Amino acid sequence: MTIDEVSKKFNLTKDTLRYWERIGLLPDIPRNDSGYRDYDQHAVNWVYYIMVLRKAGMAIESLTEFVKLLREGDQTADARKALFIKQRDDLVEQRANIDKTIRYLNFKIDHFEDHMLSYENEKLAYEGEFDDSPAQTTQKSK
Amino acid sequence: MTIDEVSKKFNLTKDTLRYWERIGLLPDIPRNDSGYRDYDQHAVNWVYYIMVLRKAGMAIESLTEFVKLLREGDQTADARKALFIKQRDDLVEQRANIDKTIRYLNFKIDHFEDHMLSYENEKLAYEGEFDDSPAQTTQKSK
DNA sequence: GCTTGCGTTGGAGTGCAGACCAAGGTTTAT
DNA sequence: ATAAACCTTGGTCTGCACTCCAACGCAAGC
Repeated sequence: MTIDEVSKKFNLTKDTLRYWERIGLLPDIPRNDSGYRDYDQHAVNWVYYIMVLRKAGMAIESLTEFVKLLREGDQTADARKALFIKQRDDLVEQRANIDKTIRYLNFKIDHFEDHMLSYENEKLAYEGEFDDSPAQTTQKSK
Repeated sequence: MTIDEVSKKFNLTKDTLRYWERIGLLPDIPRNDSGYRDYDQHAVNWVYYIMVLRKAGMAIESLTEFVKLLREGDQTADARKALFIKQRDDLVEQRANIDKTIRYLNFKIDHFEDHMLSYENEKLAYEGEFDDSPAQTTQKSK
């Protein structure tokens, strides 16, 4: 497939495809006699694969790391699997954060009238619910 | 509280706090006689609030919009509530995407050996599972 | 009262993730 | 065989979200 076909298939710009390839997010794409990119099935799958993971918020860094390992061959299989597991775990954590925020927003939507009156509720509404709740620093009175 | 205290409390840089204020992510922070920022409870809650929503992936645009509406007063209450609802719905959608990716990663982790052998499985593993699956474009054979 | 270390603003710089452009080669259609 | 529509690379530009100065004011400790 040409770059144009791939870009249309996945609704990505050609620039994005070239960019991804340049920074190592994709393996080297095969070229035809004129030096034009000619995506084979392997390459097309990679594009889709990257697209999905990017869309799910996976860090580009992890993806390049993964592609790098893949290039290094079979002996990196364990490292790659570990990377997947880490990514999965990260996403699970991310989902938990989103869950908390959804609950918080639901609370605010339900109590919208109250909310208008007291900002102090902001914090109370999710304190103890959100992982990154600010450390209870010794709080100078002034 | 001083900017330093707030930045330590929330683990944000002072620059970030000033930046957020500058672009309208935070309401105007009260100043003391020397022009120093002196965060009151209201302001501190806002910082926390923005921090949480940002961390949950909420678009900055929506947050500035919200602060803008809040400045305009009580008559914008409906618009603000609508914004919350939209944000909640966005997050629900985002969570669904993450769920799909988690399932996909779990599949890949479970079938890691297979995966090493056939890239074609990439696509099969989640086609029909991911919303943005590529349109089945009429695919020129070459 | 002077140094040290805070704070202020305005402006410039950084890194990411592309988007855009120019100069040139290739393919297709007439 | 010439135009139109592709492709290539290399480079520059943009917008976001900070991040880091520079130049100055204020405040606390000695």
